[in-house]
Amino acid sequence: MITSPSSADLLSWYDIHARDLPWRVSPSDRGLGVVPDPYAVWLSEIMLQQTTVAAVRDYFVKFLRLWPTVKDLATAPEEDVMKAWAGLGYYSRARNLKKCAETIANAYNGNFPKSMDELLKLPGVGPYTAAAISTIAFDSHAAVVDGNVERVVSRLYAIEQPLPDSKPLIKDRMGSLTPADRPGDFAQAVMDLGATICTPKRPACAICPWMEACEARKNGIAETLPRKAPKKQKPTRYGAAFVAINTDTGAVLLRRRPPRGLLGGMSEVPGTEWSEDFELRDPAAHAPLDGPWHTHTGEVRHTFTHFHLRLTILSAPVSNNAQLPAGCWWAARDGLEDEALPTVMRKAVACALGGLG
DNA sequence: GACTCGTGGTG
DNA sequence: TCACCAAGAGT
Repeated sequence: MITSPSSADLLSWYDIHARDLPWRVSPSDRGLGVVPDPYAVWLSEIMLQQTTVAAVRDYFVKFLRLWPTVKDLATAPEEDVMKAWAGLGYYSRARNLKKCAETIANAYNGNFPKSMDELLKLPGVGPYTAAAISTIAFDSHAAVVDGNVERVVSRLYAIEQPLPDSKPLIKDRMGSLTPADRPGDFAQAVMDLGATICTPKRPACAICPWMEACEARKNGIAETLPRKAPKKQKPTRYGAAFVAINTDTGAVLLRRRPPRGLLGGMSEVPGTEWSEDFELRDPAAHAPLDGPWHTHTGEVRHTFTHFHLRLTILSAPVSNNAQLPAGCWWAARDGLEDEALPTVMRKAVACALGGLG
């Protein structure tokens, strides 16, 4: 006797257990005819790319308060968008967000297109996000495949072929599972299931609405799926960062990083290159300007996607009259919160200003 | 396909 | 401490 998974079972579970998220129309409201704002759906989906719900929540609320419509975002200075995005990571998302908003505002008069074809052309919108906007905002029958869906579907059908080779099969299965009625809620239900029940480690199979149908649970291999190729270990890079402190105002010297690449377009304190074989016998010799540079005890450790970083932090009092290196400016101490400083640079500033050596 | 691209939580 | 992972996309 084979029990096949039923979308109705999952939707019944979702009607009770759906997470309360600021960008989501609850299943009960949806049943009353409330329609999602495509702008909010798009904004949330971009923010949620490789980013946890907990990290996104406050940023989403802030963005919607600053720019309530896509046209507001389209006319905002990119600088302001980068500042608001600071700390959320993957900064090319913020640049593409701004570009996409301009496209929607100018070429589409502020209305998001409904076809997958057109959605996929938008900057920052790939296969997942196009399907998510299509099904969540417009309730179309599009199969979303994110990390949650990969895990849930891999287990449901005991797919032992490793990712990413199994992705087409997973997409096909997800498409077959998706009901004609409430496809948007179904997509969100699978993702909620993956986030709260069918978790990567120690899945709560005992309370899963798909317990009876799950092949991996039956075979006792749920926790081992989905299979993935082992990841390469991260190398460690070393460098130094220089926190110049204005003797008259207390301001900190900042500069802009190049527009593309790592932390592209974000602000930083001046520093050396980050290199794997960098040996800082005399880091002060690399300082961007003269000063009584003091090396702080300890170091800033930060991990990026593909390498670890260890930064030696130096600081020095610098006269307001000093000749500044090209592209640098003084950033007021009480305005640092609003600068486009990525987290690693906030750590560097905190190390220098916070004492600790 | 293989890289690049951030950050914070978790076990 | 550390690897893993999270509503992936661009090159």
